[in-house]
This record gives sequence, structure tokens and C-alpha cells, in this order.
Amino acid sequence: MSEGAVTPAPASDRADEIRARIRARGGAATIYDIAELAGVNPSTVSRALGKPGRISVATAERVQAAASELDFRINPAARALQTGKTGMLGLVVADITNPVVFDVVRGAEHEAADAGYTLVIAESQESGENESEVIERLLPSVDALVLATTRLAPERLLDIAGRKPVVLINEAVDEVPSVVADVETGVNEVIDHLVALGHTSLVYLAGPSTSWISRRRWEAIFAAAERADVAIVEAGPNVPTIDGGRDAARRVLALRATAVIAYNDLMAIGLMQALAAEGIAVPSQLSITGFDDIFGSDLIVPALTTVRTDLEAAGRRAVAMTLQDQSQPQTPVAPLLTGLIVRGSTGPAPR
Amino acid sequence: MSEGAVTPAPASDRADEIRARIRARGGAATIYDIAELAGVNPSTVSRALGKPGRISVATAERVQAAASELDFRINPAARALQTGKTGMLGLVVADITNPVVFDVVRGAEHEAADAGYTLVIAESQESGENESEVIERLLPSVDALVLATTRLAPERLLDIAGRKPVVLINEAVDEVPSVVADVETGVNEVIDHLVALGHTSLVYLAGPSTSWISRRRWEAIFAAAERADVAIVEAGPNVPTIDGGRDAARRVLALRATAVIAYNDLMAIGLMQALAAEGIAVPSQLSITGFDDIFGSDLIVPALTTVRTDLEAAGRRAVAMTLQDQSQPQTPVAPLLTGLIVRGSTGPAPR
DNA sequence: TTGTAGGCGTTATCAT
DNA sequence: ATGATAACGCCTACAA
Repeated sequence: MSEGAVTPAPASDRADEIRARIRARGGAATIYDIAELAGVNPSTVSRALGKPGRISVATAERVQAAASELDFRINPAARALQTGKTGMLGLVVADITNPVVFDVVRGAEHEAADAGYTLVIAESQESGENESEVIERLLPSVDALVLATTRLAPERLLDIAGRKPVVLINEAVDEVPSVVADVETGVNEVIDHLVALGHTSLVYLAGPSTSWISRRRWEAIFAAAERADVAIVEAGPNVPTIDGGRDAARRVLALRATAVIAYNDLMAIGLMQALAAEGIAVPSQLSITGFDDIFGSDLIVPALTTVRTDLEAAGRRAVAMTLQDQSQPQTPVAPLLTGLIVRGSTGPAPR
Repeated sequence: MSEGAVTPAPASDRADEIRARIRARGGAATIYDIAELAGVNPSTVSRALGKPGRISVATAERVQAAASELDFRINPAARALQTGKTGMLGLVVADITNPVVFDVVRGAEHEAADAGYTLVIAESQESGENESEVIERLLPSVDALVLATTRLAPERLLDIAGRKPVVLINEAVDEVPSVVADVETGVNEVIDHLVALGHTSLVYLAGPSTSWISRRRWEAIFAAAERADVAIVEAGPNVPTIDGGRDAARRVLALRATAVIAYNDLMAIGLMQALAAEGIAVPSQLSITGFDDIFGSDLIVPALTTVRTDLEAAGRRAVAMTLQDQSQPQTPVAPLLTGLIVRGSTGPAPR
């Protein structure tokens, strides 16, 4: 038991000793611990772990062994301090519980994870001031920023973009890279769809006046309607929520149109609810369409005809752009496609 | 213009000079820059910014002025390296696009922001292995962790909890703090509601077998049904999604019950869709209820009767617990209330 | 109250 | 291929 016992192998002996020391100081293993266990210099450990090629296979293996022996995890703060890279990406959205951003968040998270980055999500609560603060708080700890639904003024945006790479989603500001869906395709499809159903008088239920994408949709709708030779009018601005759609019902009805293209599905849903309450039948008396194809659009009755955008792809792409070497020429990518999904909320125009 | 021009005030002159130097080295202002501009030692700057009381008012003000003059933001990495505190909190969820987690995320984000922390969100994609990896990656960069829908084994959980503070949501493991909704109240209300409608044969459409909260709900339902003297049977396990609910329809119908309590709203919705496809009327032929009251539950027709949990409060509370001094005695808090929301999917039992 | 002097864990730049 | 050493920006004894 005592004298006669064989001494444990020196290697694991040493490991135990080091482990004890680590525990004693109440921290995690560092490259110094590994260096000691592997019998090399800390800088060699750093290289072995960081740059595969630049070290002899033998030492690399010894280091790897020691590292896993001691359950080593690199200290991100120490690395960040030295390199300036935090390995984190920021995503700022106006409202986390807005179904529209779900898919953006998912796409962004996946792309970030795939690239070995961690995603930090912050909510601006639809307020520009808040958004500014949030961004200031986030900026020092992220390598880049994706703004999904910014309410910031262009100057402010440019200022931020000057400090860290910034990518916008569905928003365009000169000089700031952005991921924007190809509005035209989907819009043309809606208009064609409605015209084919015999509608000759349309309403665009606009979003917030500060929303770049709402204007963009309006322009595309206007052009398509003009081309199709049907009446078109913009009603708004409106709050882009279910309540916003509900509140607009009376104004919409007063326009005596036969079809409404809402800025987004949330508003379309609100509008449909208000219409139902007023006893207006959809689609027999009024056809309704939305944008986004959010969760819930196919749950409502009648199910909503809508222009779908691949928001998950938007999130992925925004993150990918963010990681692109800024000095490299941007590889031009195909625009995000949009397409019409025809469901029950559109039908023949009443006569 | 040249000779006659008044020299700018020395102070701002100095500031410009320092600003130029900062720009030249392509970084942000440091406490050294501030120290220089304010004419004090860097350590004094650190104190002035960090601990209000321990510095003379005059110097504190000079430092503050210099800091905002140079637009100083503290370098989180440098601070973290020294203090071991990163100022970040991790939230791990199984599926970001699951409506159930939205409110948790929002609550957590708000509480974190209020406490001056930044929330990092990671997705485990419903896989325990994945979750483990994600957590390992996250752990070194966060001060604490909230696991919203963990699939991890208790031992693993305990291991993680030993390294950083961990709080669980709707999941209980010995020794690991958690936020759990008070299932009983809501469950008793559903059962009472169904019994009052004349139902005598109920089905619980269970969630995943690994879900602690699904078992918890089942136990409460069983007890309440027993007390009310109505038949109750568990059907499952099932995948807790719309598709999972859809797939269970045939099995549910075969049970010839008159009311189904689904593990969550997603499954209830899927079930309702499948029933509609089969021509089964809800609630006249079959009453359906869910849990969670997610977005969409009041959109579907008939709108879903469901047991609502304040998930946002759960998120807030979990984060708050996370930040609590671990050495302090935990202040016991009132359990999260749940309550029944009666909508159209439940009605009198068919006779 | 303020200055001095390390040190946190890593990477980068020299040497060797 | 590897070792020594100096930063990175902040915090914190300790001294003054």
C-alpha cells in the first residue's frame, strides 16, 4: 500500500499536480499549464493550437494531448485583447417577438455558428434612441453588426459603419452594404394575380414612413399597377403591427377598393380581423394580401395570400457579408428572391 | 488667416492631437489617452470611471469630460481579462424559431439589458450533443447561463453548473436553480373547464419523453382528472411541433375521447389541422386545448383554448437568478402563475 | 486622494 | 521549428 506501491507514471503524475494547481487558483487551464505539461514554451502552445502547419507534428501532438488532458479552453478575452477580434457578431432587431424577425435570427445564428462565431442579439424596441444606445453597448464586443430593422438616420449609420463592418437588411443607405430582397418579382406576381381575378382598384396599406422597404414596396406596386392599368392608392403611414392593420380598416373600406395589399402580414392579419368584426367577407367582398409569409399566415382563416421572402437566407447572407474581407472586392450575389403564395384571402373581384 | 488667427484653446488643441494619434493607430481611446488629456494617472481614470466615491469630485469631472471628449468606450476584453467578468449572459434554446421561446428570449434580453449585461443566444437544434458543444463554446465568454429547453442529462448539467452559474427554465434538476411555472393552477382550470362542459374521457397528447415539463404536465393532469373522476390517458411521446400534432391525429381519434389536452399549442394546432382535413369538427366533435398561448393560437379557427404561462417573466426571472450572488441565500419567489384562456376550440362534449 | 507597478492569458515579433 | 519577450487595455494592491 505504501512503500511497495508502484509510483504512478510520471506524466500523469505531473498532470495531476498541474490540475491541482489550477483548481487551487480557481481558474481554468492556460497555455502556460499546457506548456509545462508538454515541456514546451507557451508561445509554442499558442502556435500549435492556432496555426496547424507551422509546428512539428510531434510537438503539435504533445501539445494537443496536454491540452485535452487539462481540458483547456482558450480565454476569449485574452485573445480578443491581443487580436482585437472578439469572435462575436451583433444582430440588432426592433422587436424580438415580431414573427418577421424569427427567420432572420435563425439564419443569422446558423451562419454565424457555421463560421465559428457567436451571435449576440439585441432589441431596440422600435426606438431609434434605444437602438443607438444598444449599438454603442454592443460595438466594443463584436466584430461586426447586422441591423435587421434599423430606425437610424443615414448619418448615424455611416458613423457606425465607419467603426465596425455593418450590414443592413431590407434597408439601403449609400455606402453601407445591405441585403435587400428583390421586391419586383413578388410584387409583379401579386398585381398579376389580382388583375387576373378582375380587380381594378387596389390599395397599398403602407408601413411606417421611416421604413425604407415600405417605400420600396410601394414604388414597385405603383409601377406594376400602372403597367397593368389598374387604379392604385397608398393609405398610410401605419404602425406595422396587427393593431396597425386593425386601426386602418375603416380608412381602407372608405376607399372602396376591391383588393388591399398590406405592407406586411401582421397588418394584413389585423385588417382581416377588423373586417371580420365588421361583417365584411374576405375574399368575396375584399381581397387581402400581405408580405413576408410569417408564422401564422396560413393559420388564419381564410389563409393569407402573401409575398414570401426568404428571411432566413437574408439573415445568413447578411452575416456572411459581414465576415467578408472588407478590402476584397465584394462578390456580387444574386438578389434574394420573393414569390407569391396564393391562399384563401384573395378571390375574384366582386361585381 | 494664418499669422493673425487666434490659436485654439490649448485644451481642445491637445484633444485634437490625441484624437489624431488614436485614429493613426486605428483603434479606440484608452484610459491612457484620457489620463493624458485629463492630466492624471491611468489608474485614476480607471477609478474615476469605475468607483464613483473614491476620487475627488474635481478630478472625477475632469476625467469624465476627457472621456466623453475622446468618445471613450471601455474595452470589454481588457476588463474581462483582468476581472474574469465578461458582462455577457448566455441563453441556450432548442429552436429559435419556436414561438414558445420568443417571449423567453425577450424577457431575458430585457432583464439582461436592465442589469447592464449583454445577452448571447445560441441554438442547440433539439440535439443534446449539439447543446453540449454550444455550451462549451459559450461558457468561457459568459458570466452565467440560462438553459431554456435543455436536453442534457442531469450529470452533464451538474458539471456545467459547477463551472458557471446556471439557471434552468421549466426543467428541474437537483441542486440546479430553475424557474418553473406553477403547472397545477392552469391544469386544474382546464380540467374543471372540460368537466363542466360534460367531457368524461380525456387524452393528454404528450411531448418528448426527454421533456421534464411534459411529464410534469402529465402528472398534474392525471391528478386533476382522478380528482374529477374522469377518464384520462396519455398518448405519446410526440415531437412537440405542428407536424408532431398532425401525425398524432389518427392515434388520438382511435382513443375515442371527447377532449384532447396537447402538450403545447404547436401540437394542438397541428392536430386541429389534421382533424380539419379529416372532416372532424372542433369543438363539436372533439375539444382541443394547448399550453403556452403562443402567437398564432388566437389566429387559428377555432381559436385555441390554452393554458397561458408568462414566458417573458420566466426569461426575466431566470436571468435575474443568474445574477444573484450565489453565496447569498436565495430569496424564495412566488411561482410563475399559469391560467386558462378559454377560446373557441373547446365546447360541450358530444352526446 | 492619487501615483507606481505589476499581472490577467494570448499573440506577435524577434531571436536562436 | 522553437524560445524569449513585449505588448494588448484594464484593474488593483501597495506606496506615497
